[in-house]
Amino acid sequence: MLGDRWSLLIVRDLMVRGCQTFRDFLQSGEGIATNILSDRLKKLRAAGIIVAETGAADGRRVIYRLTEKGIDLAPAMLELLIWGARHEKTAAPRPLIAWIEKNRESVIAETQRRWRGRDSTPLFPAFNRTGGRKL
Amino acid sequence: MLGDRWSLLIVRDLMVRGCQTFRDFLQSGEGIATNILSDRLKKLRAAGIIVAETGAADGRRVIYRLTEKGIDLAPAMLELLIWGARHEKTAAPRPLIAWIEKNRESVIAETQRRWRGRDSTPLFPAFNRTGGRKL
DNA sequence: TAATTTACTTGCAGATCGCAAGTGATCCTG
DNA sequence: CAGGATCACTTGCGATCTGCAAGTAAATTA
Repeated sequence: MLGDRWSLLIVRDLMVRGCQTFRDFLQSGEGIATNILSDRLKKLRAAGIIVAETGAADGRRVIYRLTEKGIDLAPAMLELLIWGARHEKTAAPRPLIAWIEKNRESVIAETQRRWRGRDSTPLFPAFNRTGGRKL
Repeated sequence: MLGDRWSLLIVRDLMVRGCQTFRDFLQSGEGIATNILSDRLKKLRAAGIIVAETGAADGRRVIYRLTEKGIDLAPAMLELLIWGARHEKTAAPRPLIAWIEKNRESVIAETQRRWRGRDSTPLFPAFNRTGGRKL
């Protein structure tokens, strides 16, 4: 299930980017197609990694959220993020990455705290090359 | 590059299963096709994650090995392994997983030590559902 | 009530996947 | 030394997936 680029990005964006809705993912700057996004969200739900809730304020909106199983991916996602920052071209600020490397457990704990508190404030800013520019 | 199921499996098998050759991967029990394996090995080389050396004892054989960049994936791979053992059906023995969870840093250090020493002894046995049965 | 927004679905061309058969280089055996 | 076996692939092709662009239905907004 996770050996799929788009699924990984969706989980990451839910976890650290503050994405919650279909539109949030579309506008994350990664260029995912609507049919693929829809398909992956469906599969991640079926795999029990995310849940979908209809927005209370707006019946059109679906709010996606990681499950317990999904948030358990935090350590792996963090390590992949660190690896990516070290080895791939990325806009991630060096001091931020250095800090994360030194404070792995704190970052994981904070990720889990925000998840439990339904706090969708991004843990990190969008720092992929195209991210954040289209807002 | 790693948002690809087969690439992840190749890196994992190099890292912890003692796989080194094309045939090792084919017989790992995952069912990868020869054209896909060839393609992924090529891409992982191009990405600088693995290197290929012609076998000294046998000119036909190619020995694959993780690079520095590749072995840096150990923490992420370990976390994914732990997550998979917790959340997916797996033949991994529970006590082994519990031990790994308690000794993450030791396991990572041992993985890196074996890599540096070109020691391809598997860190873990093949415990996916079909693994190890075809040998 | 019409326009807009949200989350999708659809059709289709191009790309990828995986099966089975095949190739060339190298090694082994009689 | 020739034939058979092994190793790492390549090829052709049908099936499946991807991504583009246009479209749909439900809900909201002006």
